[in-house]
Amino acid sequence: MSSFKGRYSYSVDNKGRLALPAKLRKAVSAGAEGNFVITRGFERCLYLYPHDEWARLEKYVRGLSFLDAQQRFFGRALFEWAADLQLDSQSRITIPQELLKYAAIENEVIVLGVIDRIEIWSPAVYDEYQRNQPETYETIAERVFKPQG
Amino acid sequence: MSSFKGRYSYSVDNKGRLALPAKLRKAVSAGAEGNFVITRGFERCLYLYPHDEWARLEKYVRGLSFLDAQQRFFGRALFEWAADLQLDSQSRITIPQELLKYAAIENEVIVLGVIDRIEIWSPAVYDEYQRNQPETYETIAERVFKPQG
DNA sequence: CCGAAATTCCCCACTTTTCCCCACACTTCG
DNA sequence: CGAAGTGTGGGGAAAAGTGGGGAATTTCGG
Repeated sequence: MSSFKGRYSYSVDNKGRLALPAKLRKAVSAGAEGNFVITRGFERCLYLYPHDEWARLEKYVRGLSFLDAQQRFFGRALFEWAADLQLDSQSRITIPQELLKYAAIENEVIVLGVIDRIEIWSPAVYDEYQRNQPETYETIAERVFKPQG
Repeated sequence: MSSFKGRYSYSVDNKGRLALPAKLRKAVSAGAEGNFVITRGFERCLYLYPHDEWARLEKYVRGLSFLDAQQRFFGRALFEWAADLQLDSQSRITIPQELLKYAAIENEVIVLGVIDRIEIWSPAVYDEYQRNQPETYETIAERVFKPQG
């Protein structure tokens, strides 16, 4: 089971590539190295899941009935934005254009390790999010910045 | 076991041919490469199943109660319009005319990977489908992204 | 039963995108 | 102070996406 923590400022080049922080890379559980799934997250950020963590979601969705209209919509909405990613030889991921656009990411990004996932933010969006949600930020920070949790 | 994800914008040429996105092609499980079944889906889209997933579906439909009206409808819609397809040497499928007509597909299509199947939509139909949904991506994602979801 | 028209299928060609490799500056650590 | 590892950028080969021509097969009228 992977466990991510920390905040990092990184840049995305004009090909949409982002180097994964070394500390996060090393926190990926054995057996899922190099294989990730990226998708839309809440509050206009992106979620990056190591492959084993994503498998948990997929197993759940597979169990849904496709005779139910709402559950069909559910599966489509979830998987429409998901993409498999592998690290290249420089330990980078290439983020799909639609997702960069959704998250309003231009060049600079904030990368957060949040328990079982990695979040990728536009600095401007994250700034605004923090201003509007001070309590939530404190809660998150408490969990993330615990000494060697 | 195949696992499809992602959204792709592709074109159908005037011969009814559609190139299958490479990422979806690679997600087809070993043993079912190149063999598909296409049929009518719900909400005026088309379902494309790799051969192994179709076999699973067929087994599932066999177990359905024929006393239930919705399940009878489902079985008929699925099998009445089903057709075997093979990839040509350029990794394309040729979609039967009556299915193109059913899905109101002209030239451009949206291809969705939804777990065990591939969906093919007219962009206009998919647009309207999304607009008519009461739920948003956020409310849906809330249910699955929770730890131990 | 035969031949012309239409359809299907296979192959080839072009354009664009993706991916892989190399290069280099800066940081960290011994 | 040097070496190994990290963060950033770009160029070129390979693959993916798209379109069209022509041979083989089928269809249908005569």
